[in-house]
Amino acid sequence: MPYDPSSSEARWQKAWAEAGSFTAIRDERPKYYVLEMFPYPSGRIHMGHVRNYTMGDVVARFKRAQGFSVLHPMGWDAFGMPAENAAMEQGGHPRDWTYANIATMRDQLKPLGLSIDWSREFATCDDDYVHQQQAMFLDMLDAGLITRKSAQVNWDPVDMTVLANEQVIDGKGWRSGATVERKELTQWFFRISDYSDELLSALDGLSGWPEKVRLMQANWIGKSRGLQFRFATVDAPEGFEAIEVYTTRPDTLMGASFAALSPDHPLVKKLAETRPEVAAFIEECKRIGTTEEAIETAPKLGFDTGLTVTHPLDPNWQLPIWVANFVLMDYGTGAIFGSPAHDERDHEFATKYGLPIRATFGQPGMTLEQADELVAAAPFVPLKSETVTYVRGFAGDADQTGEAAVDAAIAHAEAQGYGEGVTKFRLRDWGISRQRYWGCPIPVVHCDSCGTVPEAKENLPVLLPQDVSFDVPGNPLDRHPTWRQATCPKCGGAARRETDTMDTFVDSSWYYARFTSPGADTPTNRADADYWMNVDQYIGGIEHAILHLLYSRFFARAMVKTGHLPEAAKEPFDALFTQGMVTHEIYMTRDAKGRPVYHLPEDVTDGRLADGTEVEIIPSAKMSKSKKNVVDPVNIVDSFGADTARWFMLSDSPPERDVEWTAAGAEAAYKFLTRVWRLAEETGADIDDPALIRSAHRAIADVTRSIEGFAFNKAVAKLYELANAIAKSKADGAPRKAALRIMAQLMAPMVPHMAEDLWSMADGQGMVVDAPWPKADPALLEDDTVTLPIQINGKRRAEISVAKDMPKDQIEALVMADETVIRFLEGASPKKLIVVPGRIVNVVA
RNA sequence: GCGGGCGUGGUGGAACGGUAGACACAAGCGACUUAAAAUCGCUAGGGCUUUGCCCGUGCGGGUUCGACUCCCGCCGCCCGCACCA
Repeated sequence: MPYDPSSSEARWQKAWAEAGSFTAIRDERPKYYVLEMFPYPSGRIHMGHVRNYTMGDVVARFKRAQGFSVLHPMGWDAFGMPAENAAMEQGGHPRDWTYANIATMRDQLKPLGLSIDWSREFATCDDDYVHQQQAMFLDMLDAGLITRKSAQVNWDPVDMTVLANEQVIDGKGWRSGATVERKELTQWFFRISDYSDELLSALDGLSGWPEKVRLMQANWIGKSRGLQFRFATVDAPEGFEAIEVYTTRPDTLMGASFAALSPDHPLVKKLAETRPEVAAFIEECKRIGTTEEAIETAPKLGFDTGLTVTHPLDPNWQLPIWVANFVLMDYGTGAIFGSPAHDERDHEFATKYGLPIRATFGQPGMTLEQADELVAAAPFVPLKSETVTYVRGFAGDADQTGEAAVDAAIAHAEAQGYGEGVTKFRLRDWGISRQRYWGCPIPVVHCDSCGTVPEAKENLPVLLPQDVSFDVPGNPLDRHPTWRQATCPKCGGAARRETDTMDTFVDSSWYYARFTSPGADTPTNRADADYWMNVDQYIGGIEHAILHLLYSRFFARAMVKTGHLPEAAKEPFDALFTQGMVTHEIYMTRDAKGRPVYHLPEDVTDGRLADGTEVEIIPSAKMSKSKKNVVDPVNIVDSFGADTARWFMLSDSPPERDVEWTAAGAEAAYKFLTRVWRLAEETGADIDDPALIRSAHRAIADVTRSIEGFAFNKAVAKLYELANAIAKSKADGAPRKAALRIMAQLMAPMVPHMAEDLWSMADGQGMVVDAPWPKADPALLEDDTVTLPIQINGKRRAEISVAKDMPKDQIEALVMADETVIRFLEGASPKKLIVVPGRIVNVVA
């Protein structure tokens, strides 16, 4: 009977489903919650999904075999713009498009044989999920976690919606191509910045997270300690008698040469009202654009207002107030003092506009003159931990580190009363209002007499109207004839519904908690949440290192505060694994005009198209539809079976690195599974082989350790070794089947269908999915004799075979008698003889 | 600019400070076959004066009996953040 995955995989999937093998239940076993980041229902599954979910499945099945009660759910991150875009382009309704995609993708996912508890499946656009998310929104609003305020947003005037920063490309909307405008809008915000310090310091406790992700989050939160103080202004308009300034280098205060304001600073706006040249300068700054590239290459522009401020340490010292395009309104206070001697940017500015450059400190031992000379052509910016000599110091010692000087300066300011030490964060509040239809409605109404009023819980869910069209740009909720009409829950009068919907990151910030009790009529059922949380192992792409994971960490805290999660779940993901991408070569030809034309891998054989045209091969890159370097998992499963796709995904490349999909690699995976199948078929009369059972037990130890360490590629290599050992062994009959059963158990997390077949062919009892994980017998892990390499002066020259527990002095005697050693020593005695038992011998001649 | 990661055969990659290149892909040779495919077996870092020796983990130093691994200094590539005061 040949290996035929097409029939056997479906059969085993049915058997597992009928046995309810993967239904998560609360029982006396220890629990284990493994979760992969849930997919967006774009239409089809791709190889990235296969890799992600295969890895999660290995962990889930492994833990299940080890005796854990495993929760391994699946759902759909179903709200979002692509559904609306599809409705605009092809007609139809986002809801229909989304649910049709979910059905397709579910059908594509199920044949992979994942050990998922499908009874817990939900989509974030389900009425029920919307309902509970809105209930939670009201709780969080009540708990002071949500606020409504005015903010600058990226506004696409064609699509008539707010764009996220990532959706603004070269100053234009990513979809419409229209120039994005800065617009002030009243928006709903989660007060994540209240948790800046907490979210930062708690990173230290996340020992199961990659260091890289923790660092990225720390950078994003961006904590800095500095001094906030006031410049008294001279002749400024009323209400601007002082300007608040923030600096992380207050120790350079005596090197100040100017004050600079952001073009968005209120004082600048005030001046623009009466002075056209100020307004013109603001316009000029805006033209440069908002992209990182533009900002990076933009020249430093300044405008001298003619106003001055008084230096806080010297009432007779006046500094000019400039407007500078590099000062950002949304960091610090939107105002700085320029310290050109010790700041790259300020130095460039001062040089351009002829402002003074005065050193505050110089290299150790320098005089004031030497230090001024040092900074004349280029700024002197040493690490804050380095000791320098202060030549214009005003607090602390003359020779001190920058850190000590900053502390001393803050202390000085606080003692003298002109400023105070302040900790600032880069992290902004999380704006969640989207002028979009296909999202979770924000459950509030606007009442003329009561203002903004939360919807009453008993009126939830606030569901989206179904009778909408997308033939004109903008949010269909705004122009719906009746949907906006609501009753004020407070006064009972007429009110208008909020038409903004929530950012879809809100949906994905708590789905992991909902999986613990997906049918509950509250956001979570506390008994279930208490039992299943936290997620023991979370697996997903590095692209979510900041936003999704940071929002989830905040949301878990908000859910703790509102009673929806236990205190212990405030860090919801105990361990995080970020897997690499699936890549493929790109095949390209050019059309008559020299434009690139891409070709699908299945249309290319040996570097040529079917008509013989040679293609240009571009090195492997992330699979993308536009470059056509995609392989459809459905085709692979159809031709080779799910186990082949799974096995290949786990082979060769370490999980955290990118893996290149190659046709040859997929075929090799298939060949290996076929070979294992044949190994199980060829059995005869009982012949024992003690070496084989040793190999099998070594494989148990190695594979177990590899899976625990997320080194699936090593686990695969060890299974190749075991297969080779079985093939070479003369063992047959029962002894051979014993080894095959171990093989089946070790392979089961990775290629579960093949493992079931192997298990039953080798006379395993029941299904291998129910067999407990094998334990390696320590007695079988070590051979009685070991081969000891002999190094002479650190180079391997010979080896001896000795009993595993041979005493050192006997080994030494054997080594000294070895003919290679004798030849190298040429009669002399060794300077040193190092014996590392069981490892190596080194003779130093 | 700041922060982090990575450099090992033709390729993907192994290697508690202890035999560098496990395992696999691609390649070559052989067996089986009329032939091919499939399968099985063998070879395989480079070099040489081949019982054996020399050189080899991006480059240059260092620590050590012993370094892919640890330390210092370079070079290259990748990722994240960035006029952040």
